[in-house]
Amino acid sequence: MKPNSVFKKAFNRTLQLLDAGDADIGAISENALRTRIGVSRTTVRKVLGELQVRGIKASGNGPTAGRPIQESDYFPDPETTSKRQHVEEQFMEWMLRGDTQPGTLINELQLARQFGVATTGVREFLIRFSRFGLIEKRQNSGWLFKGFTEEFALELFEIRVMFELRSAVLFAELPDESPLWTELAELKMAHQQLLLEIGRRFHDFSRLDNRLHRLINRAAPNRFIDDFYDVITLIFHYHYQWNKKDELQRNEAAIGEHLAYIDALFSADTHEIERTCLRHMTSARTTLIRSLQGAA
Amino acid sequence: MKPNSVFKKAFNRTLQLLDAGDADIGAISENALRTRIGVSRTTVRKVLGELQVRGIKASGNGPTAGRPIQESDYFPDPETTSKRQHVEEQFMEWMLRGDTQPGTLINELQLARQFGVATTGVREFLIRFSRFGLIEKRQNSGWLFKGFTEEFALELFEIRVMFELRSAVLFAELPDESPLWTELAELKMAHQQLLLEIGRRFHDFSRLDNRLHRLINRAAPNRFIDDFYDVITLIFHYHYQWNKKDELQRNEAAIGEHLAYIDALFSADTHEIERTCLRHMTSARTTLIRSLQGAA
DNA sequence: AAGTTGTTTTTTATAAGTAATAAGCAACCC
DNA sequence: GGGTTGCTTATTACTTATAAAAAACAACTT
Repeated sequence: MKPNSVFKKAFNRTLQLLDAGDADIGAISENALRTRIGVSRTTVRKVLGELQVRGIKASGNGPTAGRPIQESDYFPDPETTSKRQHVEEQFMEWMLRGDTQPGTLINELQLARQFGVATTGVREFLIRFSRFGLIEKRQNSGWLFKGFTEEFALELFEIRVMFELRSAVLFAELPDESPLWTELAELKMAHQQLLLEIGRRFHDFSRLDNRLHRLINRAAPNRFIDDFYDVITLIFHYHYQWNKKDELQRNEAAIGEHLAYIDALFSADTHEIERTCLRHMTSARTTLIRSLQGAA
Repeated sequence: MKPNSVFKKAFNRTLQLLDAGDADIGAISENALRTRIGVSRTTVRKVLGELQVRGIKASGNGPTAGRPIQESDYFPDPETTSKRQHVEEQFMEWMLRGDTQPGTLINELQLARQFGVATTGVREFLIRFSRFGLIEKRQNSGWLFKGFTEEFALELFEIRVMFELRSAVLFAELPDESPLWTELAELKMAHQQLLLEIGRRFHDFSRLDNRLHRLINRAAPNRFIDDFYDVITLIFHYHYQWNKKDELQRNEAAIGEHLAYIDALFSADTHEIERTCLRHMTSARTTLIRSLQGAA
């Protein structure tokens, strides 16, 4: 049986739009709302039906009848995530926070019970996750957890450096009129802004980090590099979510490195690009490895 | 329900061993046979039980009773492959031979019916296959086939060249006493041998190709590079299995390139390594692209 | 005591089934 | 005739179920 998390999420999203007084949600067509929320019309209709059942006023202005939205109308967050996402979160927690040792055998059935899902869900997750290089399938048996180790970090960064240098050099070769330069300029300003407010907004850095590296990769898209960046994103997302030590200082330093790197890109000086890029990569690697050791 | 393909394959394998007069299969312990065939003891016992039921003579020499093996004792090949492998083969055929167009939406249900398996099997395969960069998941909907196109080949080879150059240079830096040098020497001889018999054995080349590139990667193992090589292996395996045009000439030329590349590795001359490596990569890329165009 | 086989328990590979969601069709509207 | 909504059909995201295979246990044998 399929859960109705898509509907619940769409419903919450619609309430948000109404709450924000955003246009006449209740008056626009089903199709318009559909593109707005990003679900099928079937689901939109279900949302609209539910609004009506609950007697919620669906139009910002105009004489539409109905009561205003209450906080309790929103579905609780956990009900709006798919099983798939749920498994991902649980697994990452199990792996990174529980002190799961390298060499541990992963048991699908056991994890399924632990996470409260059917085995298929765990299986599919593990297959998807296997490309991150942390687990390995044993024929007709479970999976082997290879460990979130220093070795892993070193192999990861070896590739990351290759890819990043390649993309950075290609970025610098972009013609002056490429819109990516404008985006880079905007990103630079965002960095400077964040540096000013670093005291209270330091955890916003990881979003900037992601944006910068993905922007650079867009100079010459390659699906394998994109995929690899997904690995990095996921690893960092979960790892740093639970590893907050020295976050402010780390991020402040990293912003500085980014700014130097960005300036080097603008200068189009290959040598300088390599230098600043490597400096940033090296410090990112050191940070990750240190935090791995700290956890062990 | 789980199919018993593991048992059938193990049974066939045991018959082979018996047929080859290979030791006293019937006399050795269950555990010894187990490691020999690479299945659990449970399966070994099932095999032994079946031998007995059929009254097959399980011991090469000695007074053990029973009849000799007949050709008909072997299970037919298709029954010895797992569903998973079956789906892979069918899908690759569907994708590469049927003229599946870029942009086609993949329908799990339809493929499952077509391949004669449950949807789960197709789903799991597609998840596994998605890391090859040829398909992409659409949220709550099917998969998009991006096409086995020239663009794909170019992106694939861009990465392949990066990885290969990196590994080749590291290989050359191996200490003289590394056993990998011996393996390389053996591989060189195998190439020379094949060149002599190229007329009748030209399709043996792909195995040598695989061995060479995997050997070079072993100089400095990196799990992400290994994984990437799996992509290449699979793609080439299926693609060239059905694309035999000019195979002899292609392979003969490639052997020559390999030999030059191997000699360059022995010389440890970085510049020469890069030259020969690039020459081989470039011609491999050209071959792939030409054959893609030929198929379209 | 380490190796062997018989037996029981656990886990995997697969199929079948179902509510939720998406996609398609038809009638309507202006 | 493009955009709307009501209705139907197809497909996905799951759950439950089960034989095969692996793993664990226990008794026996040198």
